[in-house]
Amino acid sequence: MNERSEDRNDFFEKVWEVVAEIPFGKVTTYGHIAEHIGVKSAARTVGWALSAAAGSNLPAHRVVNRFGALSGKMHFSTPTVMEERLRSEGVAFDQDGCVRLDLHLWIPGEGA
DNA sequence: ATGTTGACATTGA
DNA sequence: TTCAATGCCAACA
Repeated sequence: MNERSEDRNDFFEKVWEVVAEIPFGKVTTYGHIAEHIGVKSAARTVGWALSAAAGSNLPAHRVVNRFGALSGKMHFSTPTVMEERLRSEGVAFDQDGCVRLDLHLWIPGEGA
């Protein structure tokens, strides 16, 4: 019943599910999440799902864009909580303030 | 109801 | 190489 409705909700649900699977001290990108979900081209919508998850228990701070930049830091309680939190997890940052994806990039399904 | 924006990514010119 | 346009899904005005 209302399978369509579930589908709509399913997108967010999948995003949350993947984000919740991100291991400590690791980060992933919107594209990888979207790709794992099945809607590879919907990386933007993933960001929307995270905005909805900003008030959830999901480690949305572990999700960054393809450049490793903390694009959504401004959506947190404070624009500094994201970087501080990642640093607190042992995540290394680049001189540009971007996360070292080369060191902490985690892909959904890889760590499962 | 329609159009625009939004925490992005990819491809084309 | 760099710039611009497009695609995706959902929420907001």
